Amino acid sequence: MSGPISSSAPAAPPKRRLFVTTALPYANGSFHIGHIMEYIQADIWVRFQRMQGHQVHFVCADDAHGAPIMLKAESEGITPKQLVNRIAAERPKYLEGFHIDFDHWHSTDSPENTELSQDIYRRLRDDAKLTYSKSVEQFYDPVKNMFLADRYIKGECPKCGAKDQFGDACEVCGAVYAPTDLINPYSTLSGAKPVMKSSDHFFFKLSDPKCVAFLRDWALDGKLQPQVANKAREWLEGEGPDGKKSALGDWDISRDAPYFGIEIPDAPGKYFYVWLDAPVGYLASLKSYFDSGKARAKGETRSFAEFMAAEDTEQIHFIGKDIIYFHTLFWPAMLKFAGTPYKVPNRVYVHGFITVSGEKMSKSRGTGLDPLRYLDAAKMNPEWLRYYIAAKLNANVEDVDFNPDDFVARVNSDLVGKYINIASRCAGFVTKKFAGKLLAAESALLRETQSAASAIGALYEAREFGKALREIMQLADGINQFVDQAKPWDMAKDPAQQEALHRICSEAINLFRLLTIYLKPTIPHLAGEVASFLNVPSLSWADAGTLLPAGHTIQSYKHLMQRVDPKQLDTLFDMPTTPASAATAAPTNVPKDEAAKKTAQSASPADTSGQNAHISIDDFTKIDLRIARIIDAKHVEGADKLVQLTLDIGEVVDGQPKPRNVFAGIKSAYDPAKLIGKMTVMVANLAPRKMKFGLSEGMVLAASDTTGTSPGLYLLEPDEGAQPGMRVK
RNA sequence: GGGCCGUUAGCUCAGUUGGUUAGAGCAGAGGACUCAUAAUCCUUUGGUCGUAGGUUCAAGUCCUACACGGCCUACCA
Repeated sequence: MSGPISSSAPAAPPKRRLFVTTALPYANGSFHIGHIMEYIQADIWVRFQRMQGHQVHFVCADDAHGAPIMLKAESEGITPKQLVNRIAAERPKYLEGFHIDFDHWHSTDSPENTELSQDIYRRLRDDAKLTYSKSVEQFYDPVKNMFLADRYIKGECPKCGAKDQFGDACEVCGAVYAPTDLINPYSTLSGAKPVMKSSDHFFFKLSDPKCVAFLRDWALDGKLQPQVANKAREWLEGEGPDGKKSALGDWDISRDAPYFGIEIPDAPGKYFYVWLDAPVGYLASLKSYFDSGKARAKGETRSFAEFMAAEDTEQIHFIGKDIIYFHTLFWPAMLKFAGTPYKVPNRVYVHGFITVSGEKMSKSRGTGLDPLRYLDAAKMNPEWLRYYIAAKLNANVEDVDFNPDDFVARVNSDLVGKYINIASRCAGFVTKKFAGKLLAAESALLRETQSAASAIGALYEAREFGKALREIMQLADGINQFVDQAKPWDMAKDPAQQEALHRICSEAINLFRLLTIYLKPTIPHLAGEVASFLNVPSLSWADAGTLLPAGHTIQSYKHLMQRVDPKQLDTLFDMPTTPASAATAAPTNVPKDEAAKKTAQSASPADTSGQNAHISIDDFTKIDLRIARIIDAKHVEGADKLVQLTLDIGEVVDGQPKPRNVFAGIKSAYDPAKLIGKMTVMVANLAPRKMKFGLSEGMVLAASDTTGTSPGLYLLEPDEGAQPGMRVK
């Protein structure tokens, strides 16, 4: 007979119909830890909803369009589709690796997206009358024959004359200006001098009173997180410093050919700006999921159109704080005025960024925490990361820091020391003494633990995962105390107390089962293993209302989760730390990210401004300069400037010398054969950089005249006697 | 330049509508125990709540300035 059923369990609430998405990742690169964090957050929430018996369609897609992808593909000599396909092919490894359970993954470069984007546009144009076109003057690259977004234009600061400044502000003197103010502007794509050229652009009339009125209703009615609503209010009701109303501007939604994107109906040569069709990708993915029959296979009986039109469908987007603007203004406005069957989002859940040891990660230079390295090289358990991230997440738009020491402490003491320990310390008695059979269990502690279900559930629902896990761990503490007080190990030695022992252990196993239910959204895979150990079917949230019946037999205990070995974190972070383009080699003209304008070029050694302020000695000591012996050097097949160097800097791994592989842009000045045996200086702690020809694990130092007036490139060489591995300072 | 968010013990974080001696987990110290992968249990050290002012009978909690960190935006979003 099962134990007490929680009497407070109300009749099952109506099933929710949820359509949940995460932000579409831009398909010009692999996932980084920031993506994974967002997916983990959404996945935990989705799993919780499913455990409640609600219906969830959880989809995502590659954001495939836009100039950066077009240009990147071009630079690699492939088509944009090939590039996107290549990136897409590596997605499953990450998603499966971290147990992220999307129902469907699609692409914005798809027939569904084309159809939906064009349909929405036509409705906005013809029914809502919210689009118009006007002529726009813009820089144009006469060599590449394309219009240039601001981030592809550089020039001299009109105020201080600093070179190579972007079109919006000078990094040297801080002046602010328009791209057209730049002196001697040039295209970063071709180097050509851009010319002004006009072209008709299409606009979405966000400033239209009905649009503004709608958005004020939609965004400020309390559905958004307070911080996000603040932001939206600023945009919607903001006043400039002069008391000037800074009304919403209209949105330029077109781009001229050549552009990798979706054609605008009735406008040859015009394409939708990538941010127009990107969010539509949410719907496209859902449509593809329905049309392909996958939704039906999961029990959905309706069609895509029926589902979208249904009153009770809840549309929920998980996004990062950098794209609030698009998701709280354009996207709801587009959907609202496109009309039925499109519906506006019910919720937009915004999270902060993830930092690693307090340092913000950069999309373009690697993060220090590579998800694949986490899984493969470091062989770390994905559920450690899920647990750790969950433990630090709340419903606010706050950044989350991955701190290695904290990670080890949290996972080892919470997950293994507290939670797993309960099963580990009691299961042996049940198996050895009672053939795995349980007694009926009943106690105040059990009832208390069962009744925690609703509070913990509410925290999951509110995305207060950190608080939920704290609650659960507090329960685990109480359970360990209970076991400690009961002292089953003493009972085991006393023949008169065998039944008490049996009862205590049965109770502990039941308590462990309850904790497992509560932890399941966060650590689903482990929860599955626990279910096998307990010999029960998959656990749902409602199962917290019941207990294992008397006579239930559990499997013998096999250890469920390893502790984190701090060495694994060394592998994750320290190994070949270094990206590095060698000297002048790294091609930097490849745009990084549609959203990130100019993240990370500032640390580039190619900085020629020469006007840097002083740095501290600490800054200098961050650079690990080492003497290196060139043990091999060879031409790189297909590279114009690179020489592949094998450098001995005295590193030894597992007793074997571990030379560094470095690509250096010194082909113009050195014959590889003559380099072998030479000593030089390398930067040993640059983050490794993936280059077209392989991974470069450092940078060698060479002198050259950056103004280009005197030619030549001169590799640094230490005085005689210096040995490989010596520190240079 | 404008704006938003954050700054609480070594670390990670809680701190309700301002109200008695500011809390938790982890780490540290001492002790107990041995069922469990040195796990667990008990006790305990540790904070001028970023800085400086202000409002108040009373401020971590409200106001102002500043510092630091992060983000958005600067008439293309």
